[in-house]
Amino acid sequence: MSSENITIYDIASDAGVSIATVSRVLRGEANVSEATRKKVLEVIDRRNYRPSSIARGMASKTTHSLGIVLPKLLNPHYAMIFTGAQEEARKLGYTMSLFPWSSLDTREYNPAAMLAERRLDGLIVCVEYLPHDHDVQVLAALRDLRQYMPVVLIGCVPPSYDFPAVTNNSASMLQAIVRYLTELGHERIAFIGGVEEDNDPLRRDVGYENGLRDARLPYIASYRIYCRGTAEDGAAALNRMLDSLKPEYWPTAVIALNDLVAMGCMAEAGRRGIAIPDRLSVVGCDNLFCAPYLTPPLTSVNTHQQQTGARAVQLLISGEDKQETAGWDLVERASCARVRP
Amino acid sequence: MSSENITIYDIASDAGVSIATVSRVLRGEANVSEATRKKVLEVIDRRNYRPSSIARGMASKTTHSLGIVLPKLLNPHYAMIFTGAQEEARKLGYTMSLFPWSSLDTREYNPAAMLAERRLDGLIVCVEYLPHDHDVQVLAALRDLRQYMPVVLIGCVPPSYDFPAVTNNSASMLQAIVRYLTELGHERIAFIGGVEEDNDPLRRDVGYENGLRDARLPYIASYRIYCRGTAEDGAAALNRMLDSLKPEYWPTAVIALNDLVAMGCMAEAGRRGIAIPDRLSVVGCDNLFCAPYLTPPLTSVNTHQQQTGARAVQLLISGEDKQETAGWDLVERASCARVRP
DNA sequence: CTGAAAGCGCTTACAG
DNA sequence: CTGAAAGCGCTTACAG
Repeated sequence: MSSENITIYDIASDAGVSIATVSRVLRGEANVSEATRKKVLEVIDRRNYRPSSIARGMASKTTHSLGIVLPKLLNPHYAMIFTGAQEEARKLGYTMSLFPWSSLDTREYNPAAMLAERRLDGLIVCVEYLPHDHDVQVLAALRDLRQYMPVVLIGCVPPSYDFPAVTNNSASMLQAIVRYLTELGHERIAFIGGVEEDNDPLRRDVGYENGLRDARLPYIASYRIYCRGTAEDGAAALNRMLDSLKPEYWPTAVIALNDLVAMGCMAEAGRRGIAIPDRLSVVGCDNLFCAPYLTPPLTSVNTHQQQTGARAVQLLISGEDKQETAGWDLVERASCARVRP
Repeated sequence: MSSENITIYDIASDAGVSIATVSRVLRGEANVSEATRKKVLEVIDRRNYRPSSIARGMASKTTHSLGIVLPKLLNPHYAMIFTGAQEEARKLGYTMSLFPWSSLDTREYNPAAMLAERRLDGLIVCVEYLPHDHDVQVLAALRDLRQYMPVVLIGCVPPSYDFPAVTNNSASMLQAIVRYLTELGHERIAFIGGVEEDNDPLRRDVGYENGLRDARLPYIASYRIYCRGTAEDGAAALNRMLDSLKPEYWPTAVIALNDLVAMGCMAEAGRRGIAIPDRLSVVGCDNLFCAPYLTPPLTSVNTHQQQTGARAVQLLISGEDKQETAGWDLVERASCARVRP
């Protein structure tokens, strides 16, 4: 389609001025006479001219475009983060491009290179907990990237990462969820999902254990199942747990890594005829759009994803080098009930 | 963070060659002696050099980056399209950036400009049906964009749009859904969601009406409610419809614009104590990840979003100027049943 | 196989 | 208020 692209030279010659002058009106500078500004704008409009942002980037060394790398967009959780970031970016005059996490996956060839080559004005990276060996490689990739553009992190960011960040305090969240359940009388509380992580004080397992300790409940390893964050994995995990235990030891409540895992657990409970919440309470995390539409509606944690994304953009633009903690709140619905005597 | 950026000149002087030679090894050209190639690569590696894609774009007039504009990412339907497009793009060596639909919304100031300025190698635009007046403005924006880069369309593309496209044949889809329901004995079939569109032969309403005609059923205007594509809107629409009708005229089946609307309808039915599927069959569209986890699991149409996204990328890259139709298939679950006598 | 030079389309001091 | 000129960091003929 694109015929010969028209350039600032075309506009300048048509308007009978220099390209410097065209550039000035393009950038809305004040020191241009009203008459020439008008003439230039008229030519721009007539020829439907759009300055090339890439030439602009070349000359001014700034592109007004940010990037965000997200693990997987198919979980709406990440779509919410993206939306929040993107809207804030637009407000500040930037565009936001999305890159898949695999861009950072150092198990592939030279992964961060593509990102580094793009000379973005800044990059947000949403990190999840990773197995430790992989983790160190990702950290290396992040440091590499940082030579080329400011980077701010989002999500489960270990304190050992010296990056500005908006981090989840997953520990306090889990601890609060356990408290919520123990106040409903639950004593056998399972926790499903996630990876077996290293020694981060903010990670979920710490909160889970603290919550149990607060209520003077034993930590029962059989109630802690690690799995990936999909519904299928959640269902399989609960299935495994229940199969491995005599029914009188079955948990009366399960905390799921996220709403997808919670959905899987609910489905598995349904298959087994275990009524929710009568015989099993379930709490999810992320408060996905579908949580209110499940049966029963799912109690979940709103992790303020859009706000988190927006805040990360602000840190990126302002250049503040600080780590903030994202807020969250428990959204009570019908999937949890007082434990039956 | 970014200190002085290192350039091709640094590498050239370090390696004792010209920048042309560095450029050659960078682009993997064959005509470089093994010795100099090795030396250059060694310097590149040591200095951790990454060529600027924007300088590259400037010089070569190609950026290897594509864009896609999507109405709203919060509906996972669009996340699936994006994922399909993005993965295909990566396979072909391109990156894919996401832009919000509002970039094209001509009710805002000079909307497509930002897109045009980016000189992408190509753009995919996912269009939905729009009220007619707005529609003509979008078409104008698309034509404008096309001066700057190839554009392919996805979604509900009216044939009057002379763009390469992967379009939904929504008419045949709706017609098939109506047939499916009439074969289950349904005669009072409602259709909820969407906008009152103009005269596109592929639009859903045409299929709905054809389906009714095939079964020699009357078109009952009270069964056709227009609304936006959210769960809330779906619930409100069904609520309005039922309120407006004596119960003996209530539909026995409802076709929803998409799964979100279907979820809203299911929730509204639940509030009214209308059992699904015993007293109301529901079919959705898009086959979202949560469809199998609703109660009952929702019958929906798989619209092959990832494939559609991937195919659009192929059309973009190959430059083929053709309109293709996206495939789809009905995924039967438990939300539809034979009508009760 | 290698290098010197022009050029991509802008912005940005610097003069005037 | 306006213009001439250099420069951003690459690629691409063109010579050799």
